[in-house]
Amino acid sequence: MLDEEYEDITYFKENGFFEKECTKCGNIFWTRDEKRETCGDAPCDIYTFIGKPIFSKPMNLAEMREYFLNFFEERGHTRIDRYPVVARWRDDIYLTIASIADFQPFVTSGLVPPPANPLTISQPCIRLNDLDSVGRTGRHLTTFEMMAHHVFNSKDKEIYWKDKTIALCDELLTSLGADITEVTYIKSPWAGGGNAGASVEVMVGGLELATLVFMNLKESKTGTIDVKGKMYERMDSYIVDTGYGLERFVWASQGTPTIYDAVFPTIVQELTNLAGIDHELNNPEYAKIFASNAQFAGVMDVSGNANLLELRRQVADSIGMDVDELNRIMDPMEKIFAIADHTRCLTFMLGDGIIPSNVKSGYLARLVLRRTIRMLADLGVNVPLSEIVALHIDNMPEYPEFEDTFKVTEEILALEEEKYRQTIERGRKIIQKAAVRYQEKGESLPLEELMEIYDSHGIPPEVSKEAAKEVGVTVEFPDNFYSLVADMHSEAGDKDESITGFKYMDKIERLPLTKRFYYDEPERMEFEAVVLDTFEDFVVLDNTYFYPEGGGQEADNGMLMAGTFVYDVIDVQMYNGVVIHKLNITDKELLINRGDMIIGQVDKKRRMAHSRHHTATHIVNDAARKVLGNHIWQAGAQKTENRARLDISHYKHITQDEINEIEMIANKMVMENKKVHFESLDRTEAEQKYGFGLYQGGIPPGKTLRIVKVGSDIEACGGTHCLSTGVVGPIKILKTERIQDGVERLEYAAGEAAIAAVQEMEGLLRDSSEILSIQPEILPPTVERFFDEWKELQKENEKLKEELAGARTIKMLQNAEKIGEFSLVVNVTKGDGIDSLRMAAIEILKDENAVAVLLSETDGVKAVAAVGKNAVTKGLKAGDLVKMMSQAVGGGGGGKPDLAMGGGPDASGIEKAKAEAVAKIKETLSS
RNA sequence: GGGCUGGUAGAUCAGCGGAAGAUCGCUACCUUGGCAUGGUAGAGGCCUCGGGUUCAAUUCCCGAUCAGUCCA
Repeated sequence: MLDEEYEDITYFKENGFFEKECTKCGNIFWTRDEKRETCGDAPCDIYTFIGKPIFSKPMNLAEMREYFLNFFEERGHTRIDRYPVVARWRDDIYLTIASIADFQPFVTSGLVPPPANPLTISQPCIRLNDLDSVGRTGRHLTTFEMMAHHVFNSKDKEIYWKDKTIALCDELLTSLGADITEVTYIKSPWAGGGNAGASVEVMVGGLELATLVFMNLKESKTGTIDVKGKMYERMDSYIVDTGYGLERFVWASQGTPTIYDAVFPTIVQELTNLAGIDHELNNPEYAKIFASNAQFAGVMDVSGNANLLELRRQVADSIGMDVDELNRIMDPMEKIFAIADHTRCLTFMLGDGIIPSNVKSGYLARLVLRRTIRMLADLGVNVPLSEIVALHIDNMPEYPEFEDTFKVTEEILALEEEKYRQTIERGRKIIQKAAVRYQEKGESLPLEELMEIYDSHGIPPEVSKEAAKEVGVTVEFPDNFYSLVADMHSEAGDKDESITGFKYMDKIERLPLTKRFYYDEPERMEFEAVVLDTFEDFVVLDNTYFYPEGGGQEADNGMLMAGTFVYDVIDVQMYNGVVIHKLNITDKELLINRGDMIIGQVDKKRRMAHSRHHTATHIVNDAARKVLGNHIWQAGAQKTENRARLDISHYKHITQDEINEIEMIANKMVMENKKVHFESLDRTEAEQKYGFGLYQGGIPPGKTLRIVKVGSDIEACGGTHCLSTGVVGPIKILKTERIQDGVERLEYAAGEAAIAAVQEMEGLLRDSSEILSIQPEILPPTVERFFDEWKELQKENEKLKEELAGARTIKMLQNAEKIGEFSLVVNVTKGDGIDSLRMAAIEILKDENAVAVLLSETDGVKAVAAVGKNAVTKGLKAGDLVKMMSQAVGGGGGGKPDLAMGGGPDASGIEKAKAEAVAKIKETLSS
């Protein structure tokens, strides 16, 4: 256990604390109050600060943030700028969920030095885990700022550790005017993300204001420290990871009934005005409701309707109010609080460049956005989201960057609102149709149907219920609807793919890192090397000029020559810094051995094509940003010999005009023949200098980054490049494609590949116009004319066939054999298709006494039977006739009693078919 | 990255193996002093594309593509 990690904390002993065990939950805590028995956390203690602020001076967000950062600056910490809320430097999380996330994984692992040490920061974070609770509890937020001071200690240098951290916390709280005897520190061992350590929660007045984590353990199979079933060992580096909740500090300083009233009072005010609700916090009776609600909600789980109902009941009891009356007051206010919170969340998300989408972080943005729209609709408030977001931006002048991006934000919000409106409209129709269908069967809309509609069409059950009600169908759904949907998904998919590592991984680990020279001498293609090892058709060399696949760029090909033996290199990969060359072995076995001297030859043409496409990708990215806006972000890229493609985040389709513009700008950059710059920089330094735009192409591992500058595009990139843009040659954008909502793919070719692509397209034009014997320039109008004419002819053809059928029918009816009052038409032709037979049959059917058997020998045999209304009443069925005939020609058929068609491949049976049908007809009709 | 749903007339959709439909919109005419409206007639479909199964595919199967949606 982690208990021993607390033993070296001397601060409590030296400062008159008492170590106690909470009489309610049993947790260990420290306090200066000898008489205290409970730990201070929910549910053991309830809020005492509402109406009675913890701190001496009420502060807003900006004031509190500044106070905190200044406090730690004065105590030797360096203030650093916030990181984006979208964690672009991480590939394991989408959103920044804590201040320490800024420094994971490379700073915390000790690989890369921190931007400053010790440092202080106020990091905006987004957590969507408790979405349901936001607005209800009075304290939950999706977006909050984690104020923090961090220390990165190493075994060589310790700045400070546990005692000083707790002392600073005590000092901060005291300086803000908190009653220090009310503060409790709860022992709360922490583990997460492969690390663990001692941690204390800082509680005042029933509110958790901060958590102080002392991260000094890492997960390890051979570790000896057991934390929650996993084994850990000590790290060389040990880190102070604190988290002070800015919003909670503000709340504690004001003692308002809810955190929302403290954090964004103007937004809440504005929303209540729009909704026509009075939110009169000056009225003590009214304020008491929310205070009581916050207290009860502080000690229970409020997700789900059942829990909410229980909360309402408790609150109503405590203040002596009717539950319905309470609900009437609380429900709209909870929505307003949630809207205020969600729109702030969107302000950060969109302001930091998230594009709403149906995948990844974009989906999270859309989720929040749609929840907000729904709640606004519930309140009957009809204002664009962008107006509320604009209020937040005005309210947070500390974030001027959001004003710069507001135009894009506004457009995105408008598009998303329209999109959701359409989705709901579409969904409502589907619901109503289904509801009516089930109602006709005397059933109610089943749950499965409701779930499917949510899953496939995004219509939440609340909306379904509402829509069904409009057509007079009542729909019920259980409280745990969303978890049922989640269960359905977990049943569906559970296949985890096996990780395909390299087969000889263990052998590679013993080899030295391959010296790679393709950066130092990018133009050299021939080299000598010593073979370090071989496995099957894989060869490892001491050095190489071959580029291994990576960064979306395919591997180099070429040859390895050892004496008189020559092998083609068909693939090159790198594992943990060791480059593996895969050879194409035509003989039985590889005739290269360990220790051999070989000559390597890189396929220059292929390498050049890759380099052109890689540099072109940076150029196109830059051009796209110039044309489409600064929000565009690379979501993936691939470079091959003939093509390259770049996926960029963008909230609407790229138009042809925009493509043309991007293409033009890209080619101008080529023509300017700018030098491509390379720079090797320390990771943190690079991030500080160039921002996270560096990680367009993903997050390369390691301490130092290779920075590639092409024009105004600056990226961390490990690929091979042209040394100047002119070498790239022409860039031709070939097509765009939407691979996901919010992600557009550009496909293009550069250099020789571009010429080839253009020539190929030209060929298509030439070939097409040659077929029509026209000039390519008039291809579009000509094709249009041809298509129109073709449609006309098609129609005319049909009309003529009908007329012909009519004419033939008259003749056939004249020649018909009489069986009583019935006339029997039998006709065998060649070359008539099933359609013309059927048309003739339809004509014949106008005579209610007619019976027809029409056969045609074409592509086998086609047969149609028509039985007039009066003959049908005699029990003659066209379907039966066709079945008989079709069997005779080895096929099948069917249809309705009056008209049926069929056929078969065997033409020799045609006479037999006819005879059988005629016999059957005569038999039936004459009886 | 995975799952689900859908592409049929200008729009919204029905049909789901054997004659391509409805409603709105459009055009013309009739009704009216004019308009709202009502009536009559008509135009408008490579049933998304490419394979397969079948005597026969808008319909079933596979693939592509476009769109929607849920989840990691």
